[in-house]
Amino acid sequence: MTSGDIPGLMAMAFHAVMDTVHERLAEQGFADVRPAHGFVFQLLSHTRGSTAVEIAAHLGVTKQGATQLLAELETRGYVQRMPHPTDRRARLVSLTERGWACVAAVVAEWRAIEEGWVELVGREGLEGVEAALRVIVGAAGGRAVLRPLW
Amino acid sequence: MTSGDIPGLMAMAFHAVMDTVHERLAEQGFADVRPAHGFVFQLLSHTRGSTAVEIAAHLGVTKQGATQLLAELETRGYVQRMPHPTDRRARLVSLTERGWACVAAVVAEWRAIEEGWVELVGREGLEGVEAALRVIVGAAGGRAVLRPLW
DNA sequence: CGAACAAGACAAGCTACTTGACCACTATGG
DNA sequence: CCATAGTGGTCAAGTAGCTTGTCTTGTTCG
Repeated sequence: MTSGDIPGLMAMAFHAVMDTVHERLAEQGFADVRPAHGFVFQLLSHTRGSTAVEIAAHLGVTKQGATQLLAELETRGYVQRMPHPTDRRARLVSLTERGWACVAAVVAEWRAIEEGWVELVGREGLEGVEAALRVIVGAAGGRAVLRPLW
Repeated sequence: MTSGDIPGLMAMAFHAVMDTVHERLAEQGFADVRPAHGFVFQLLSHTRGSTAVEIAAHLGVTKQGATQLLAELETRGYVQRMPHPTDRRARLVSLTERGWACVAAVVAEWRAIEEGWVELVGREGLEGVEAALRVIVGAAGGRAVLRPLW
């Protein structure tokens, strides 16, 4: 019989990570990013250009909700909206230089935190954790999405 | 160098867990519980009685926010508020039978999900994950709190 | 082509919080 | 004791981040 504690532990660990990341981002001038923005960044950093509807689908919100969020990110200088090359209704959203800098800061911080974990549980131990998580996430399929919960 | 993927993987795995839990709770007649309620339950199931101010502190919201949440949980039959034994200003909040049943359902589901993970990564592998997480959470101290992010 | 459909904007509404003001009770220090 | 500061809770109003609803413009498909 297992303890049943692992989901709670994962949530606590993740919470601690995002707490630290948020603090470090604020120090680097990215104080105005909210949890929901993270998933937009994550998507845009992989696709290099998405429409509002696509972003809405990945965020799990309505297209209006996504549009509002994008408008906010645009005025804050994290994303830019350009006319879509082939569809004149659509606007292609992409990260600005500032947006990319923020993404880089998050990635760097996550890496730094992981390095700290190596000190705690050893490189082998952490590699075991990562491998296990990949299997678990893979098996969960579409349920395991990276949604705004930071 | 580590991948930097582990925090994201933890978030995805946890998201998948809570997605499933929420679905199973709804099937068992607990469709009206929201993420924020979870932490109230978690606290009350360990203290067997807390004040609204204590609950607010653990949730990370204002006392008014906590009070509103508790009023909602009371009308839905998950908690009861009784006069505090020693402080006539205060009210002692505790879980009702229905509240305990909901907590039990979540715990059972987390256990079941973990058992499923044993199939995926082996009992040893999962024990390694749990041990590592306990060390990581322990080292994070006060940052690693179980807050409403489901 | 025309009819159904899709992307986005504009407006209004809702929900889970917040801030602010207040009362009842408790604790503390002359 | 008793005045004063502090704490637990409530009531009321405001706000942020979504929602649903409606519309216009542009696209796709038979």
